[in-house]
Amino acid sequence: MAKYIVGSAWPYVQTVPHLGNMIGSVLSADVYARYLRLRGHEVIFVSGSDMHGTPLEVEAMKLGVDPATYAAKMHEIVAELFRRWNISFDIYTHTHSETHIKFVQEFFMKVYNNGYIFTREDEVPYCPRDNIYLPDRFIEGKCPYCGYQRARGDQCESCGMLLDPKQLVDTRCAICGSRPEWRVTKHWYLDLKRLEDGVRAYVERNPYLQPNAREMSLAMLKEGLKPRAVTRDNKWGIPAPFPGAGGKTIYVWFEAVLGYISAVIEYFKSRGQEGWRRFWKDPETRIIFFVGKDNVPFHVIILPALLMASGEGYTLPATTASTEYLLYEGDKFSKSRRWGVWIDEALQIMPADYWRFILVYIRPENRDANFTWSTALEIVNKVMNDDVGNYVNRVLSFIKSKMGGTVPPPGKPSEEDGKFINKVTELFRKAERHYDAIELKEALHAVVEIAREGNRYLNARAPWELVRGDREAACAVMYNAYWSLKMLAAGLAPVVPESAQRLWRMMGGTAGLSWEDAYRPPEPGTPLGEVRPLFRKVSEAEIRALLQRLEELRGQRAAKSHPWEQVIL
RNA sequence: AGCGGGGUAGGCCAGCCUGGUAGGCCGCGGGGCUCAUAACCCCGAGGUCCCCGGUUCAAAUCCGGGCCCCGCUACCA
Repeated sequence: MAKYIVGSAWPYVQTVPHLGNMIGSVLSADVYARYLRLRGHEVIFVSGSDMHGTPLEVEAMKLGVDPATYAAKMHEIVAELFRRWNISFDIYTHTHSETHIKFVQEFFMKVYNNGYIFTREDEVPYCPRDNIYLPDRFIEGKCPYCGYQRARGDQCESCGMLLDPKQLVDTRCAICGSRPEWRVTKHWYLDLKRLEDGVRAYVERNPYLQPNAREMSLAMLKEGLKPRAVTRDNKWGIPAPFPGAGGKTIYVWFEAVLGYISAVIEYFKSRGQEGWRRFWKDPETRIIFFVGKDNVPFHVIILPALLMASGEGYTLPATTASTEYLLYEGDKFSKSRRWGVWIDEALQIMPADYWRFILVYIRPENRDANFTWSTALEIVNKVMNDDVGNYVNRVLSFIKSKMGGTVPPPGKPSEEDGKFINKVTELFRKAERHYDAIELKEALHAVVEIAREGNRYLNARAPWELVRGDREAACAVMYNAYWSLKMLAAGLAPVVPESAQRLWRMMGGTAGLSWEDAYRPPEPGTPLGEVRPLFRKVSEAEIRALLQRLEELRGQRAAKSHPWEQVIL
């Protein structure tokens, strides 16, 4: 048994997350956390809403509401949606919590006192009408390369060139369109250069980092780490604690990642102890983050750098499990183009377990994956329902109707029966290896193979014939088949927790399901529970109707002025 | 531009690290079974493994070059 901190990237709650956000961080982390608990490890699974920063501030300003109100409302909604998706957070907090703010300020003072912070003056665009400093994305103008009129300060969407906002011609504030002025402002920088050796050693010596995270990070290290501004001139954020930094806030990225620590502290507050040290200060603790590939630098470079700079002896993260992107019908998810499905809408269409199964089944582990309705239906109907659900039903209803509804004795197993158990055990072990390696998609595929193997086994052994002549042989087959369901239930539990629990009850399981127990032979005589189909099919016509209703709901919600009223609960 | 990932049957994907008769699922054609949710199982058709060159007895796999797709590039969070 080991100690784990599982963290999923903190969702920015300006909007509700979409399916791609879900599989990239929160859902993947949940599956892994559930797996670890099933194995009997001590796990704290943490995340929270990322609340600060200019985009949210601007959005709130447009609506004429206080950013704190906006963020708090969205936080509640997102937290509720995660509950409905059965995300098993031990704590889901947010970055505007007292604990977090205090922790971040103290943390940065340590970094400051250790000499890793220096100041520099920058010239940045400022909109006098909105009374706000403009991040690169919030300044528009003519692209100096292609002449595109609506190029943004970070990149021209037309020609793809990366830009510095100073290069733009005829600049405008993206919020109100007025002309920004350039103001000189002082900022506090993290001296990443001085932390580079430590970070490089961390990345190079880390055996657990996944290839895409490692490559991206090494590429950055090769170029050399550049100092990064820790402060911003935003109003909506955590006040920078540095001497003379009145009016400045900490850049969201530098504080949100510290949430992994502050959330654990907060978790232990209600448990009345300094227990958080047992996790964050113990080098044996395995700390694992789940992020989309865009998030790699902050978790693999910045956070470890900050932890080192603090000099507080925090345990460095074991690995960051990053995914590629999920596309929706071949294109990137886009809120503005209404392209995709958001996690509130999804639950109007299918139960959480169905979505969880689909998303893990296509999890973008090696390359971008594509969500399409036709594959989604195929996975639900052919894989989850026919292969898995129907296999379960074949076994359990046979035992119900032909064997008195209790787990039969092992009978007299033939060579073929022994081979079957070896085969499914091997598949279960394969699933275990993949779960251990955080290859969740591969793990689920191996679990599905157990059901496929079971279906082949039943067809080959035909217990419905054996039961008429050789009852002992029939018992052996069904005993083995039942055993395979134990592995199936355990293997499925991290992905479809509700369904696995239901399966376990149908099997007559009383004590909690555990991973190790699946390797052990079943107890003959165990009475089955009530047997009902585990899953059901979803027809194309049904989906079409649901999508149409969703369109109507979207239309109604779009008329509402506040984003939290647009969420479909 | 730099960096990363990818290009394998009509569709989706595994195999590539550790060369050796090209695999799985869906779809299609045929058959079987009746325990099961019109489910399940078997057989079959279908491939220039992106292109060119090299190494090798042997290349989807290793090396070099090229083409195409996707993503990232640190002020989007």
